[in-house]
Amino acid sequence: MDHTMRVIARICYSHSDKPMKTAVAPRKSPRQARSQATCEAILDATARILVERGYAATNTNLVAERAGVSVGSLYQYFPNKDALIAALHDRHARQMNEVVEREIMRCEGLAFEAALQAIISGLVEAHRMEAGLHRVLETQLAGLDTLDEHAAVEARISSQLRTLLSRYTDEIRVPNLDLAIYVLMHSLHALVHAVVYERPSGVTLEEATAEMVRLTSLYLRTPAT
Amino acid sequence: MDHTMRVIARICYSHSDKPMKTAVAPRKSPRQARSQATCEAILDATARILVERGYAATNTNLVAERAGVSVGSLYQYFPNKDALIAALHDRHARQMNEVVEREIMRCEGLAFEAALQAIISGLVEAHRMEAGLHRVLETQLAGLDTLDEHAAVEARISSQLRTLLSRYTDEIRVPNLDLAIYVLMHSLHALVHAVVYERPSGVTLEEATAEMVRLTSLYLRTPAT
Amino acid sequence: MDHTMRVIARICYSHSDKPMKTAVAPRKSPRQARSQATCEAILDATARILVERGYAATNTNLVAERAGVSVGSLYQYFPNKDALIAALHDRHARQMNEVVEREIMRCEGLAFEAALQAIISGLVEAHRMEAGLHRVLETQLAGLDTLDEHAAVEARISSQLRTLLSRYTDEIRVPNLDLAIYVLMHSLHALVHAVVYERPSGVTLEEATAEMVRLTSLYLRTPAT
Amino acid sequence: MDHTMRVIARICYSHSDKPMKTAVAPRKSPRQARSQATCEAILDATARILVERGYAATNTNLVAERAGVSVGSLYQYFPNKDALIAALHDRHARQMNEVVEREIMRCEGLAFEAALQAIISGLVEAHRMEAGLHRVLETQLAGLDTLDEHAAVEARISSQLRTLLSRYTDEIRVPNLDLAIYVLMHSLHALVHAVVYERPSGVTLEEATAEMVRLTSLYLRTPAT
DNA sequence: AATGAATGAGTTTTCATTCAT
DNA sequence: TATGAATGAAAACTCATTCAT
Repeated sequence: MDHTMRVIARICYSHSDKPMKTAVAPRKSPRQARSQATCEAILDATARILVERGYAATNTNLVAERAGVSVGSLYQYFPNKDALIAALHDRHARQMNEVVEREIMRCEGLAFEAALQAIISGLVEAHRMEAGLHRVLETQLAGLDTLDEHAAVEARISSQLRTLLSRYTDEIRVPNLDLAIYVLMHSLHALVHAVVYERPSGVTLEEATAEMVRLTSLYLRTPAT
Repeated sequence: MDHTMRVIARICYSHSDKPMKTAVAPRKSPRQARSQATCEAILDATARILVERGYAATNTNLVAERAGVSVGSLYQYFPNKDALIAALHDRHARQMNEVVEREIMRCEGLAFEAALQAIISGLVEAHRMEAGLHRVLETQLAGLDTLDEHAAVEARISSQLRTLLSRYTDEIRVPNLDLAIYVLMHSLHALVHAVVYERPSGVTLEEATAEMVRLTSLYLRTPAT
Repeated sequence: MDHTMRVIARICYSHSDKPMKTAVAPRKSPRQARSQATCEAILDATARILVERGYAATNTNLVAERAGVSVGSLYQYFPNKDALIAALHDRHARQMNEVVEREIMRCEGLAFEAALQAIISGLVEAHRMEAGLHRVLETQLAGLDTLDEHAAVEARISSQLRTLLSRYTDEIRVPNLDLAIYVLMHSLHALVHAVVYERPSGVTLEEATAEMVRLTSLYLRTPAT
Repeated sequence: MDHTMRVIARICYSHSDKPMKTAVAPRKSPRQARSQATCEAILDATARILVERGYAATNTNLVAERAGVSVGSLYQYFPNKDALIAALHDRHARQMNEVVEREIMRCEGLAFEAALQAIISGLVEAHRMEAGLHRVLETQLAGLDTLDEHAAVEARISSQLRTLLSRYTDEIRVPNLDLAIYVLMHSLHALVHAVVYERPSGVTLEEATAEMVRLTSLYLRTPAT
């Protein structure tokens, strides 16, 4: 997989396993209702605490307490603290993926500018869902061991985006498409974050989105001199 | 201070106190030479360990040992662990600031494109200086309590950049300069990081820098339609 | 019961209850076939894990899983972990007892030396049966609460051995028979273990057994000077 | 090293490092008085608890408390629980070694029987020093990782004993000396333990020792028929 | 009876910080 | 001032045991 492409995934900071598992399954067991709920409760509590207090101050005892279960139970579902965080990563990534994919689907047939508008709005929406959590996951957990997991999802997203852009080859005039995608992924990722997490008071969400579209459109359409 | 502006500082991820104090002064005593050296040695050790082992594995006892002083001494210079990290933040920010400011100085009289090239190269160079440290500081220590300190330096940098751009008002055609600066700061910050810390194999530093210049130039020069 | 005699039992390191109960009975219910099998399965699993991983790493959940039953079931058969271990002790002791007793039976009518040879070979065989388990039970579980249980079985074995030796009073010249039995029990116990569990490379099982017979015979036959 | 020989060491169940280190040194530090005392206090507490409650119930918090230090201190001297136990092993082995070696020294020039008497008494004395501790160390801690450490000391002791016996080649008539040493080591080890730790009421220490001498002497002096 | 999810006290270990020397 | 041994609160993780289904 091309590194240039891989980086596209960063836009959603998605982590998850190859065929998009439906959930981080507890050790074994077939059709538990209680279990699934407990598992979710633990992840919810983890997310809440992570947002409130940051990674360093997030400890498994507290998570269990907030989730309304015992530490023992927590460790029945997640073999250790890192696995807990990783599972949260996964769940969050899956949720964002769904939003983004749905948005890309809906772009079918739109004009270039409109498609850009749609996808960028989609990204903004996806980030607004669980803004705080996304922030913490990204800033404080960069170096866990996510690098491997990343690769797989990145492949999905990057190919989707490349597909999206390939619908509009007539309008795109960049000298080097791979390089352009690499540049855009990083720019947009940062901008979406900025817009969602620390938009200055004088700027509306719409203005900011429009400006991102302008930047992207300009960059892709203008031929090199 | 305008939030839009403030954000410019993010480019260098600079942290430091209002009037750029020369150093985080040890508790009292004014004129010791030993102290200054000890203080630096401690910060150096902190930086080294932070890079080698990450924040979680960085502890004060280890820092003291590596710095060749006793823990007791460490606590004579820095009241607690957070202050130690903050001081390292400061020192690093100051160093980057110097590089950036020097670069901006040297742009005087250059043509627009050349000036952009110079400043972007300067940013890249600044980030290459202590890449590993910068990375750790940014990814693992985002949410300490830096937010306040940020503000001050940000003011300096953002005003400098605004000054820089104001030399070229003839060439700049953006509808909203504040918004444009906001957008550029975030884009460039992300791109500089990407280029320095995870450039894909097929892309040279020069290509990437040139592409950033192209993006910036395009964005600033093209009037809205 | 004489302590001197009691100690004879150590030869087989046997533990079990007074009148040789047939099994540690599950809490209630008399005539289930399933139960008996389950009970055995649990003991088998316990033995296997004990040998593979040692006492410290042997836990009831794992035992249940390996036995193919639920923890709940395990606790239906054994009120707690110690009871489980004790039951295994018992079963193992009973099995070794059977081997030893059978061997003693078969000695009837043999000449002294031949009888010694037979009984010592019998002990070696008994220890070879479940060598690993025997080892763990002896080394890692010495001080549970076995001391009491010991007494009873010891009585049986020691009296049997005394009976055996009493067939050959003509040949035995020891000044103090009780003391001699005490000495032999400990010597032979240690030697059988050594021979079975850590025989040096240059020594065959036959040689070692012959040497034990020589030692025993010498010791019992030579009158004090 | 010959396995037959190696086994001689079992008599004292000695563990320790190659050149008989003077003490399990704390992490570094040169001339601490407080430290050495603390270290000893911790080992003493460990020994006491080990004897009172067995290995399973010995935990580091309790050890620290009984030693009158904090858990932190304990971990400053011993990196983990196993190291603590190992250090106790070492200290104990060293102490026993000293007793045994001293005794062997004193045998110089004695007649065979008298020498046997002396060395066996020495072993008994060595075991009486810290009987309870020796018992626990041997029975409950067989499988830690002592096997390696054993080898070294074993070499010392076994060679000493072989030297001792070699003084009396005229009197020794065994067909295979290595085998005989192997047999004697195990027998005596077990007997010394028995005599020290569970001597039956009717037997005095002197009687038992005399009987061990008789056994040994008989065994070594009688030629094979 | 059987099940296995849930419990939580208990264990090991870490590390920021203090303070006697 | 410098030192570094000592501290102990806090965190990660285990496992014997219970109990609702």
